[in-house]
Amino acid sequence: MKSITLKDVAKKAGVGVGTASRVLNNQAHVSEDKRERVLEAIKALNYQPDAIARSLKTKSTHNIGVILNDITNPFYSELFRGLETEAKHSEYSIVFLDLFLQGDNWIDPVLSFYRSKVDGIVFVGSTVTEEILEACNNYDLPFVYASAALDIPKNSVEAVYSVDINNESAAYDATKSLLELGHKDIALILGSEDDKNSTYFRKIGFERAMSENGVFINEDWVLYGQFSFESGYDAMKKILSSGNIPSAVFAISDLMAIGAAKAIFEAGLRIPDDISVMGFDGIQNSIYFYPEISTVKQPRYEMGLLAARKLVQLIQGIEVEETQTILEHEVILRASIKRI
Amino acid sequence: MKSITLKDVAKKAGVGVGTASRVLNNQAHVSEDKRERVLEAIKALNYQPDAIARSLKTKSTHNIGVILNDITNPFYSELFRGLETEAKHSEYSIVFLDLFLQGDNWIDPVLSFYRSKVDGIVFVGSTVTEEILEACNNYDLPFVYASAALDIPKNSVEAVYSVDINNESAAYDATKSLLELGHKDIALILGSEDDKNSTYFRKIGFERAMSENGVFINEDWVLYGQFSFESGYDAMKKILSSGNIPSAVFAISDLMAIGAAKAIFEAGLRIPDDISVMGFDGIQNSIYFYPEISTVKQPRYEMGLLAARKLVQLIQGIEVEETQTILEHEVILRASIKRI
DNA sequence: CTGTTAGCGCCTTCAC
DNA sequence: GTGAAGGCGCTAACAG
Repeated sequence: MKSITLKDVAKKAGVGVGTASRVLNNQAHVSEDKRERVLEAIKALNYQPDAIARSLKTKSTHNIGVILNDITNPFYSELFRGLETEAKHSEYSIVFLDLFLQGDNWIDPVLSFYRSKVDGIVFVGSTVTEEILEACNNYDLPFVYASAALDIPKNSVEAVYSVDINNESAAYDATKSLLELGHKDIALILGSEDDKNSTYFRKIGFERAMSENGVFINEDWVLYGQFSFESGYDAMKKILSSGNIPSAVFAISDLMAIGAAKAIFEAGLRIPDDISVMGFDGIQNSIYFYPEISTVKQPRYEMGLLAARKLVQLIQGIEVEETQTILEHEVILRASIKRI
Repeated sequence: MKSITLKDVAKKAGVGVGTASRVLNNQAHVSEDKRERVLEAIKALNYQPDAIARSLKTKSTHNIGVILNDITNPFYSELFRGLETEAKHSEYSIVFLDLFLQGDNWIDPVLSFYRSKVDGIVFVGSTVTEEILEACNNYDLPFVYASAALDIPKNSVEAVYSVDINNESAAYDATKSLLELGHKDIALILGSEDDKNSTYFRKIGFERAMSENGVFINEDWVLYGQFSFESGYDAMKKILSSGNIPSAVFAISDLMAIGAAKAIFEAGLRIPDDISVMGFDGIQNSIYFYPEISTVKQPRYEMGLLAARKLVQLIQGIEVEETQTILEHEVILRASIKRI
């Protein structure tokens, strides 16, 4: 079935392709009657403009690339929804790439996106390195980071567009809530040790809250995980096997908190009677658990939304109000925590 | 920065663009020395072929469209991983569209994909209607269904490529496990009433197992939900408030099973001591819960993988061995179930 | 206002 | 084996 082109439309409407193109793109300088005739022809022929040909000419595909590490992680899938919503709203399609396929290599995807001609990229949850910066600049690809860290020289930082929360103060607030409820023996389960963003800043926030309140940090109770359920479970096991048990655990991801909770139950202890549990992220899973897990909610959806919006603005050359946006977090206390 | 083209490469190598194109596409009829010179030039100039221009000529973008209802649903995100893996393997990019943005309209996306010129579409978890069939044929878009139902005339069915499990026998097996463990008072929480696939067939499987074993089905204990956590919770509440309680609940999604479990706990009952719980899907969440929820595992990853593979074969005109593929399910008994 | 024309970068005959 | 030339469908610049 031969596809119909603008030329066909023009012929049918009895005008030149130029005119047809003009009405198609809603441009001025077309007489009313011709415009109508073209519109009619378009409808009659059920004409669909060829995006490829248009792209070739305009150098823009109206596709944006999104890359993140594991869509299976609820935190990311919920953030992704925000991205989708805004993309759709601005009439961009999303080309999706999951990093779990590349073994944490964030450079190849840039090349891959460049080849498939996306108009820009959103990086979710990675660390911004100079390499990436360079690659994107090289290929002239605008990009935005969401929920990400900056591991680049200070002077380049301000040039990188991003959306995130203030991890330090979020962890500070969560810890403070625990302290205010009378907890002093608090265990901390972190992400991976070389994570320069979440883990690094949340640890600092935790420490600040503790020291400001003159509470001692038991280093045996500070463990590193991988943000995953399993790692939370393992970390908690280790803590419990150490003999003396904390009155509360703060895990910096809900998945780890849930893993920890399971380990607590398996040890025959109760939540929150014996140990209180605090998570981080605010994903749905935290209320799926029984008892519901307390958490620090990140505005994931909004994060995705804003990241996409910024990218679209960058692509379209619209001025972006804010280079780095910090969104509000919220400590949510639920049944998993008791007052001492 | 001006992008470099094949012409530049040809000039640098001292050959015609035709020859350059030939070596680029690994075609024969090029002398060895010229081939090498072109290759050198490509490397020296760091030439990257322009996918758009190529697409315009070849009428193929190497993009495949994937559409599903809610990537936030763990079942789909895990299935999606399989799709990604195979797509990447075959060097296709994934253009992603989430139905929650369109309010369960499965037709617009087809048009949207047609416009953005994908080479084919994978539909995940929907119902195949004649409308969709027609739209895809109209636009000459090959497509494959994963985890989907067929709501079309019997004679068209065999022409639709799909990957799924046998829902009837999966539910039958799950129910039978429950029966074998001595349960007779079994409640059933289904998906939505107009779901022609999972809900319909799993209900039949449940009924067959019950009647084959001469066990009475209490219709007050057969409720419809939406596959979601909340709907499982609500359904269980209703069951519990009816006065007499079942010895087991079978929910046809893990999320509903977890919601039901929560309602059970809130009512002051224990799992599995008072009520046993069986889910369906085999998503990670089922082991995140305490106690771990028994389930019927669907090979989600493989489902995605095979669906993508079939689509690629269709696109490339390779013969597809099987039109409809039925994958194996597996009943997994865990702590949420006790023997009576 | 409007029709014609020249490419966008690539692939593919087509003669040589 | 190889270079030149003609489009793919569209937009934009250029004469009218």
